[in-house]
Amino acid sequence: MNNKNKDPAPPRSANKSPVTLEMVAKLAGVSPSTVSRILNGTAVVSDAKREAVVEATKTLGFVPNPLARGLAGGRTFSIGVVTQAIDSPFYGAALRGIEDELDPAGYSPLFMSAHWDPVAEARCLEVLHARRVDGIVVLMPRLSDAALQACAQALPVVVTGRELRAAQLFSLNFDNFTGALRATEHLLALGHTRIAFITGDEEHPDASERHRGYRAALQAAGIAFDPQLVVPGKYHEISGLEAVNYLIEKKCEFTAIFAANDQMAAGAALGLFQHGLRVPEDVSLVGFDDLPTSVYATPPLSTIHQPAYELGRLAAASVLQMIAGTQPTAELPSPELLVRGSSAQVRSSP
Amino acid sequence: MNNKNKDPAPPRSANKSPVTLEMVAKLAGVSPSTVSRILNGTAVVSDAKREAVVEATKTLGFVPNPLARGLAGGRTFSIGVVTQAIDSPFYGAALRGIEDELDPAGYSPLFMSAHWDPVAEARCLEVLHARRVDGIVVLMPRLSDAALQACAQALPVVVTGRELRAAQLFSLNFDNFTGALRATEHLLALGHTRIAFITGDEEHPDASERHRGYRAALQAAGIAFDPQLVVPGKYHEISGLEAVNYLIEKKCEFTAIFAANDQMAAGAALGLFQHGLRVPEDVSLVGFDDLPTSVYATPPLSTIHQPAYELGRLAAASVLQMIAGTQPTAELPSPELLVRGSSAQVRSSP
DNA sequence: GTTAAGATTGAATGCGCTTTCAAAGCCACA
DNA sequence: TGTGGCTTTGAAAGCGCATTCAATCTTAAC
Repeated sequence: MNNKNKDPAPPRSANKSPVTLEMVAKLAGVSPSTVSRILNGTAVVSDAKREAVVEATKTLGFVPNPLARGLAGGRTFSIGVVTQAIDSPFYGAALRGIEDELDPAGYSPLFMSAHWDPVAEARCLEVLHARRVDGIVVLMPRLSDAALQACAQALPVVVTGRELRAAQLFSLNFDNFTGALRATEHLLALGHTRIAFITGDEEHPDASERHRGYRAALQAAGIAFDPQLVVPGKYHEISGLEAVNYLIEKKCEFTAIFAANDQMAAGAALGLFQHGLRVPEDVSLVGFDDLPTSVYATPPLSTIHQPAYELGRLAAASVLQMIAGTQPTAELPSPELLVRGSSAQVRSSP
Repeated sequence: MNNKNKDPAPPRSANKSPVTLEMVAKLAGVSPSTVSRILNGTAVVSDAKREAVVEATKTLGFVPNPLARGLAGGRTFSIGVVTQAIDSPFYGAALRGIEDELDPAGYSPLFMSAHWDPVAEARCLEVLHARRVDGIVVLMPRLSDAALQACAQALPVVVTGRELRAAQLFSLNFDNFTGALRATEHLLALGHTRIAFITGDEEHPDASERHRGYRAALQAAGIAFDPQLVVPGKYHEISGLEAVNYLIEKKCEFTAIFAANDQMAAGAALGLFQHGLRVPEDVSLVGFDDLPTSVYATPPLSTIHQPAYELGRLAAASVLQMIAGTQPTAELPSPELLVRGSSAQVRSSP
């Protein structure tokens, strides 16, 4: 027997658990109301009855039916989470953070992907609402502020990547501007003056903030902004690759590239590789996000750390607070530059 | 006004939708039963009433309450999905496949992560069961066959990465053996004879299958198996890095590395890079899985394509079929070798 | 023109739980 | 001993929907 798998739980009555609150009540010799009260801590119950109920619950293996609870009580102990892509490396960490925070509180997340489509996002919100979730977290919404505010009238909502506060609405925003500023400053400090910038999809506010940070750093360093060096991207790897091809085709001179996210930086790295340019010897490369994979790139990517996991935890903690009636106060940590192997002093002689 | 965000849906009564089936019935001048029947297609209804109901539904903006439906009807139109890590690059694609398949069918996935822990996995199953999902998909379970079979007594279950069939149990298994065989054959065909193998966590059946495929290919080529060349790994990037360090430290001679998954291949690539070894000039590298990021590695990683997205779709389609009473027949595509830039002819002179 | 079989429909019941509402039990006070 | 105020508990009324059962209306066959 090489099978190490031991069932952690006893076989149990593999069937459905038709054990109802009522059966527990009968066994314990109390009324259903009392069982419910104990279950929810809604009222004081004498110790004798409480013990009887706890025991009955155990021997019967009673598990309350969430559907019935939701129907009767209005609360479902589930939180709707709208993400843009469940398979995105960036969102993944955030989702895990949400899971980790919700689980010990007895809440379950309900994930839905909106695919950066405002229409799909609105649909997600509707479905979640219909499913009677107790609160909603929207990661980097594409919907208008007004739509989000409207949603927040019905239940507690936490959004990330936007500055937006109201009665039942809380937002968690990362300082993309400063992050991009730091990244660019880093490159400048290494002596680079011809720094190409691959933008994100400028429809996202975070993308334009990063763009702004890039320009602010240049300006502070007294370096004239050259529009030629800014190549539009879409946050996907392919954008980075195409951007490099474009820059080289146009014979733009540059000694460094700052990509608005790590995925495009990866694409850019491949583009440089295909053109025989070495990182960082020929071109320095800096990304943004600090994806889990970036530290294993060759060479490891210098980047701005974005606390995705923390973001998830804080967002989840915040909805929970709002549900409990408290005003959340969470704040995201400041951007942090991680210098790894992809950025180096500019070559003195080209 | 630079704001391109147009709300896709009309403002709606931002509040909860206290519109019930009963209200629709009243407006349409029929009984609640009839509305229900139309909603579920449970019985034939005269066209006149049907139209009246449809219209009433529209004007009222009625959305049936899933909780009530679940309580009364027993079906919740939700599928429990147990994944091992929601932020894993491999599982991500599968989850998206599940989402894409479930959505048009009107079902919602309920994701839960078990973190490769059988105890946690059992808990996930219980929670899902308590939430009255209509079916369950378990991606690469760590639980015993018996536990899974027990679970399948209560509701339809689809598992991946295992060979397991029963009344309400269906399995979808990828041919890891052949995949590993192909990968190794590829390296052999390039003239490599000293091929290191970084294993996955051998507790996973897929890991041992890949190991078996590696050895089978060597044997078929008449190359003696050298245990020195097999380094244990855990499927994480760091394992690949450590494996390379180990091999070099031990002064093992090798001209190629086959890593049991892409994540370890990425780690191995970094290890080689740190030791000044070039891929593929000095060492050829082949992975397994074909993660989305692998094509953007420098150089792009040769690997065995694993159809994670398809896997998700098929798994979801299969539960749906079982729920509908049909026996699923889905099958996964065969392993496919993708030759990219990380593998090349062995150097004639070292 | 009548009756049996079939097609539509509505009333009523219940899914399992929460939550009033009121009854019953308790205390201290006068 | 009696009364008011507070606490513990149970009965009952839903939450919004599916579904069974019986009633009503058609249709077809005699």
